[in-house]
Amino acid sequence: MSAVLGVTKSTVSRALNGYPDIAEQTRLRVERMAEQMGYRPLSQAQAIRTGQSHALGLVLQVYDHDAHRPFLTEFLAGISYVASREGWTLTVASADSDAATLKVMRQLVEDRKADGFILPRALREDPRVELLRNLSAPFVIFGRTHDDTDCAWYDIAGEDAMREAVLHLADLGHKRIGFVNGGTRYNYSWLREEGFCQGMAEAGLPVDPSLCVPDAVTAIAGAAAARKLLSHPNPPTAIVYAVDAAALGAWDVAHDKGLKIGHDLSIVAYDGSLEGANATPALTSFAVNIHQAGERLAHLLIRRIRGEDPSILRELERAEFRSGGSMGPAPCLKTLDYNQGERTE
Amino acid sequence: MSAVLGVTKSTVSRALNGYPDIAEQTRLRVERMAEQMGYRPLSQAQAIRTGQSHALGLVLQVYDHDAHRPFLTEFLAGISYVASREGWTLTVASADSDAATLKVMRQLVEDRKADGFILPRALREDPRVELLRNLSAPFVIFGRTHDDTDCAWYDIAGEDAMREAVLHLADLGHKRIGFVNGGTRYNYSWLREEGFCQGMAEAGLPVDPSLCVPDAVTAIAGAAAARKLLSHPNPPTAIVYAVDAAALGAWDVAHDKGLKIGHDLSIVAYDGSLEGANATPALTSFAVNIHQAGERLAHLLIRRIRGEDPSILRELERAEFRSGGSMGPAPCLKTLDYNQGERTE
DNA sequence: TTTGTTGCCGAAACCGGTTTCGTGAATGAA
DNA sequence: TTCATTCACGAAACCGGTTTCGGCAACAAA
Repeated sequence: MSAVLGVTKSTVSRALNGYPDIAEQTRLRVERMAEQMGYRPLSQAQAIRTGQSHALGLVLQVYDHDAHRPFLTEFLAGISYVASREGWTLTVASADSDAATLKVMRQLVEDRKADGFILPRALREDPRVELLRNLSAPFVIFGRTHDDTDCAWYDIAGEDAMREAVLHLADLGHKRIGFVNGGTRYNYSWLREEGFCQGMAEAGLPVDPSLCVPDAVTAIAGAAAARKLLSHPNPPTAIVYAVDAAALGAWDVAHDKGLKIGHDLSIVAYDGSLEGANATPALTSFAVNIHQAGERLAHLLIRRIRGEDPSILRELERAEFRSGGSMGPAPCLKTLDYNQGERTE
Repeated sequence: MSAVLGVTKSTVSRALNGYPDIAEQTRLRVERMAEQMGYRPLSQAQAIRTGQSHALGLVLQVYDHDAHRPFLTEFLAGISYVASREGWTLTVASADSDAATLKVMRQLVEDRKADGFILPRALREDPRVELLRNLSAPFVIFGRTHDDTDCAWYDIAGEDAMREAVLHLADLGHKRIGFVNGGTRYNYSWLREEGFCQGMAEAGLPVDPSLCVPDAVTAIAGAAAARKLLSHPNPPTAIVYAVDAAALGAWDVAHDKGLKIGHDLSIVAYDGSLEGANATPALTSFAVNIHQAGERLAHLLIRRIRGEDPSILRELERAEFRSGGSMGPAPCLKTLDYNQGERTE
């Protein structure tokens, strides 16, 4: 490379790295030749001097048996798409406990296997954030955390979705609306609950605490929640679930009770999962573009590693409403205005 | 490190790498001190001299919309578990076409981002194998390929599972058994068909080509296959599916036709998916331990990279039979022996 | 005692880059 | 014309290891 051009390797290096003391003409010459020869500096060689390996880190938390699993391929594809476009790679590790996650991340930083991290599934108080702050290693969170000082993040406004879900249901005449939240330790569940409450307030409906169930992320838990809500003396005509996977648990329960979903009982959830779309009737949900999330996160992390300020590296995207048969008008009521949704059937 | 011990870095390096010209006593001294100080040589520094970065490569084929997706977390966890135990890391990339896969792999090799590859979803004729042979880059296949000369691989004996499935069904009195195969381009579908045929032969049953449907890996395709088989003038009383996801397509079809699965129609499949286990009735299937697969593949690949001969780096595991309600005795027949399974209902 | 061996380790080159430092040439001001 | 800058680049040190080479000491054989 340098031999072909008759310049030293220092000139090549500085030309490609945008040093100011290289003549514009020389820079172009070098860049063109690099392009032509397909020259890419070996990142390992760069790494031993610069300390940067051009690798994004992602530690999968295997114990996190939550909804994002089926999305993983999409997510990884999104990340690695942007990463490889920018000449970066993705280093994946896994851990089976919170402690293991921290240990693995620390090791990846010490060994310079990752220049920064994407943190999926933000907790309300996230120990990973604390660790990375201490190591002063760059990171970007998928989701928001309680104290996001110095945090870059990308998130999807689940709270808006929950709010809209309520307003849709209210438009359809529902007065008693239940809420089944997701995992308590995750920050998103706080936000989604807020959104639900705000929607209720805007619709002029009271939030009945006995119609709110926390911590359901699986079909099993979702079914238990549905059973509880439907055995309420004054049961809801609609249930908003914070998580698709949990919502699908309501199908069997409704069937057992002889309730027709979308008719006697409306369900709206969040995630836009394939399973929801394939259910009969299809689950009305808010779809999350997980490929895009991966792309944006990779993009933000690279900028963060390059030194940009975290306060400008924050993006909030909206989920896309996807209507399915699981949401319908409120069933007939004895009286429309004063009796809040007692089922006549 | 070397300063503390009063030896040069060359001695340290040779001691840790097992060179013969280091006194045993010195080697122990160095090893102990390394352990004590938590010293791990920077792999990037090693890489520029040795050319090895201690990273395993995995290129996800996003366009491969097949059954392995839900398994991905498990798979990655298995790989990275062994990798990190051995001091290796996992580099993940993705590609959206065969051509892109090859391009990405070539680039990873050139940039020394991966010392070798795990190839998921072996095709019967796999271009990745050809590429890596040409690049003389080590690899290990998840699954077998047609010509496995110089190939290390790990696979699960799907053919045995299919054979057993048939024998189980035959034991239950089924005479007319349909077969719905997986993706034609994948090698596993050839093997599973062989297994099916062998099982039929052992059971003394003829294979009726009009009861065999190829190329179904999704619920949609599986449903279409079921519809086709059930509208046969002399329909099967049982269907063996090569893939769980496709098998689940039969549920709706059976429901539409008024057939009770496990009663009027038996279904056996392969994968041991969660969705199958959660179906009602539960899908009888052969479970694959995907975490273990990841572990073994990582192990084999590391040994392959270290130079071991591919012919000894091959492992064939068995799938685990998991009984569910979807398999039952053959429905009553007009005559047991001579009429092959004409339904009386 | 001299002359090979052999065992063990230090010195130094090397890997492929980055970065510091210094310097010749071109430029501008006096 | 002369001197001070500035520009643009080469030379060389450096990053943290690996690997080659050479040499000292101990030991055996002559």
